[in-house]
Amino acid sequence: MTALDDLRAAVGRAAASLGAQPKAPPTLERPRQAGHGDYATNAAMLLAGALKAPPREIAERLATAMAAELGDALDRAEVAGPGFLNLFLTDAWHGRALAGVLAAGEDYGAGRPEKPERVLVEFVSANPTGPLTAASGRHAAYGDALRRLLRFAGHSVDGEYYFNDAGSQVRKLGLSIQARARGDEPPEDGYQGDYVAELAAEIPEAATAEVEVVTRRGVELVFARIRATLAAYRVEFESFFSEAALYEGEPDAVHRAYARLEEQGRLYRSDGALWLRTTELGDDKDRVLERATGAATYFASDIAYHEHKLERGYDLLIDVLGADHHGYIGRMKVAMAALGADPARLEIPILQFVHVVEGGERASMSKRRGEFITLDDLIAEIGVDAARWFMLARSHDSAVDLDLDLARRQSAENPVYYVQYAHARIASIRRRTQVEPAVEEATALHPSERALVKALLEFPVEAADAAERRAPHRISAYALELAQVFTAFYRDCQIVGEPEEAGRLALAVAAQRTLARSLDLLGITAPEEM
RNA sequence: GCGCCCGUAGCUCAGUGGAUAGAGCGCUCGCCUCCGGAGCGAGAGGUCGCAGGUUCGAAUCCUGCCGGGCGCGCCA
Repeated sequence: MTALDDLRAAVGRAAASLGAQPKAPPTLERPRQAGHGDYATNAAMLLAGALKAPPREIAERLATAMAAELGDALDRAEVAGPGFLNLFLTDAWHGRALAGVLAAGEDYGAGRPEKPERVLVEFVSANPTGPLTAASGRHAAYGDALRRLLRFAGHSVDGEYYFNDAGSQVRKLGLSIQARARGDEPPEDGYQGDYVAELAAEIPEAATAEVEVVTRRGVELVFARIRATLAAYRVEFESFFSEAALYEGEPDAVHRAYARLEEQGRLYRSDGALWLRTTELGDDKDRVLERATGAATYFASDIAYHEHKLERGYDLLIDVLGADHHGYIGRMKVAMAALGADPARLEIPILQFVHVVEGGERASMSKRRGEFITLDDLIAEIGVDAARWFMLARSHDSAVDLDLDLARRQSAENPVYYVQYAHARIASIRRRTQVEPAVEEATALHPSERALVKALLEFPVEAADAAERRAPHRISAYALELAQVFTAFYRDCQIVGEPEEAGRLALAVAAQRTLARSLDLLGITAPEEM
C-alpha cells in the first residue's frame, strides 16, 4: 500500500459515509492547475444522482468527512468548479509518503498478483533469410520491454523467437547464395542484398553443393548474425523455436494438433484437402490445414505451434506481430477456440510499421531487394540506448518514421540522455555526501520537494498500467516527467551541506531508484556517470 | 466491398470521461562566482481531421463522413 492507495481508500470511505454508492469508482488525480491542490476527486459529482443534491453541496459534506479521515495529513479541502474536491495535503503526509517509497526499496512499484500467470511472449520471429532490420529493432525493443513489465508486475514470463526454417523462403535464400557463388544473378524472387554474396563467400562449395546443404549452412550463418545483433541490442530469448521441429517426432506436433481438433469435432475432408470448420466459430470461411497435395499450410503449422505452447503450460500467450499480420488475429483466436482453449488466452499486440525516410520521403524497405536499414546500422549510428528509446517512446499503435540522418543528428538531443543524466547526477551527489538518507517528517518542504514526492507516488500506477495495457511507451513518458521534476527539485533545493541534507538525500535516492527502474523496464542503462 | 491502425503546436509524438489540452525538437528573449549547463526561466505557436450524438462535463465513448497506412489465398 502506498500513501496514494491509502488516500484513495480514504476517499472511498468518506464517500460511503454520505450514504450512497458513487456510480463509478471516484478518481484521484493530480490536477494540472497548481491552485487545485495536491489531489482532486470527482466523488461528489458521482454521488449527486443517488443523493439527489447539488454536487457542490455534497462536496462540502465530503470535505468534512475527509477531514475526519485524514487528520493531520490534510491541510485543507476546497470545493471547486462543478463539484470537485481539491485536497491540500500537509508536509507530514508527504514525508510519510516518501518514507513508504524508501521502505519498499528496490522493489518499489513491483506487482504482487494473487495468481501470477505463466506468460510466453513471442516476438521478433524474423525468418533467417537476412539481417535484422530497423523494424525488427522495434519488435525486439517492444517485446523485451513487455517481458520486463510483466515480470515486474509479478508474472513468470519467457520470451521466444519462432522461425520458419523449412519453407520456400529459406530455400530461396539457398538458391540466391548458390547463384552468387556461381557468379549468376539471384533468382528474380530471391534475395538481392550484399549480404548474400558475403554468405556465399563464407560457404565452401556453395557453387557446387546440393542446394539443401547450402540452405542449411546459410540459415546457420544468418542466425549467428541475428543472435549477435540481438545480443548487442541486449535482447535475450529463453528459447528459439523452429518450425521444422513441429514436423519431427512420432506423432509430430502437427498431427497431435490434428488429433486435438478431431476430438473437438472440427475437422473434415473435402476436395482431397483437410479442412478446419472455423465458420462454426465465427470465421467467414473454413480453412485448409492440409492441401490435396498432402502438404500442410502455414495455418496448420501455426495451430500446431500454439497447441505446443499450450501443452507447455502457459496461461497466457502473447504474439507480437507487425501491422501486415493483423488479419491473423481473428484466425488464430478461432484456432484457439477450435483447440478447446479460451481465445482470451491468446493476445496479439500489433506493432505499426517503421518507415524509413530519406530526404523527406518514405523509402521502400524490401528485404528481398536488399533495401533496408539494418538494426546493426541503427545501433552503430545512435547506440543501443537511444535506439531503444526511439522505438519505445511511441505507442505501438502508431507508425514511426525513421530518418537515419535525422536520428543521427538528433541522437545528441535524445530525451533518453536527459533521463540518464538525472540519474548520473544523483549518483554524483551521493558520492559527495557523507550523510545517510533519512526522512524527517517534521521538516517543512519546498513545493519542488512535494512535487517530486507526488511524481514518485505515480510510479506503481504507471508500471501496472503499462503492463496491463501492453504499453511500454507509458514508462518512457513517465521517466521523462520524473527526470524533469527531479531537475526542478535539484534547481530549487541544495542538498549537500544543508540542514535538510538527510531528508533531501532520501528524496534524491528514491528518485534515483525509480529512474533506474524505469530505464531498466525499457532495457536502457542507468549510468553512474556520463 | 469487409476489417485493423492512425489523424492533437512548424516537425516527431504523449494524453482511452474532468477544470485553462501537454512534452521533445525547432523559433524568440533572458540566465554559467552556486551539489554535473546533456541544463534553467520566460514567450510565440492549437477549429484536438469534419459533422452529429451520449454526458453535469468529450481529444477521450457512439454513429456517419473525409484523408493516410496495412490487410482480407489450398502465398509465405
